[in-house]
Amino acid sequence: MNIGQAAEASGISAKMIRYYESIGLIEAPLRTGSNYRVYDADQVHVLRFIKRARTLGFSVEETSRLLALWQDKSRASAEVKAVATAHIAELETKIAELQGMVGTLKHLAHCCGGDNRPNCPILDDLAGPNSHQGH
Amino acid sequence: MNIGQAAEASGISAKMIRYYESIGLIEAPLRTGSNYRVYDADQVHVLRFIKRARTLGFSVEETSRLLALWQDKSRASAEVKAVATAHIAELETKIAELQGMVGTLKHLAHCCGGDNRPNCPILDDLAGPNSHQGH
DNA sequence: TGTAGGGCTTCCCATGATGGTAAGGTCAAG
DNA sequence: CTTGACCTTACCATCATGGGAAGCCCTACA
Repeated sequence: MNIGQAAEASGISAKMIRYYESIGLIEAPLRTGSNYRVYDADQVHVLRFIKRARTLGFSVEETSRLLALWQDKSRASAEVKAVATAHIAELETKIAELQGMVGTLKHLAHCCGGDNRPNCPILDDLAGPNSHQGH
Repeated sequence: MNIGQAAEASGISAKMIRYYESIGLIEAPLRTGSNYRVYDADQVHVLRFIKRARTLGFSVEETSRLLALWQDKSRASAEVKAVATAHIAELETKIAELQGMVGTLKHLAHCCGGDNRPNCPILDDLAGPNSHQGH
């Protein structure tokens, strides 16, 4: 299996597969005589694991930890759960931030006429309390 | 006002103020004889506008558009509202993505014993349907 | 047998927004 | 006149990804 086929099978671009190899996330595969990377089913399986972890928002660093736990048959599931739980907390923090932004913006947009007149509460908010000038 | 004081007053680091200048988001301020940047109240006002926009999640690009609208006294509020509305949509898309991740992860974490045993539904999910090996 | 195309290789550059650091000039207070 | 805090530029790093160039390789087809 060439890198293109491994990319196809895993959903990770060839570019990123090479990158993951370069940073040590995955092991370097064997090469053909003409220096082409060759992947087998196990390696593609690892790639799909990575793809799934990335899709769930784990960073490459976190993915690396999960991969190590996956490959360590004697891990405690508590370790995995700890990584996942920490990640959930990060995501929820991020969501709360974004929701705060949306809340404010919706309020401002609601107050904005959205017509041909220049008067705009959105800009007034951005300009802050000393909203006297526009340069 | 030196850059440090402008940074203090605006909440934007001196580093970022120089960066914003380099990319043309803000105009280059006057310099003292010894080449120090000098800011006046108007320029700090612009910086605070930028800070607020960034805090609400607008990209520098979007902020630039908002800034131009702010400084164009004859803009139509509809234009501003359009930028804001588009941004709200982006944020909501992002939130939905993250919530999808959280939903999946919470389910998996719930199913995971989190004990000393190796059996772990989280890893099973990441490994996908062909979850036969761990290398 | 030659060639055209597509795939592979490496290497470098870019993104977006920010932080860090180093080497050097400047200013104010003591 | 020195010390320390500030300023200047220039470069590098982040994180994960894409783009492109230059050159090699393989296959299919005429």
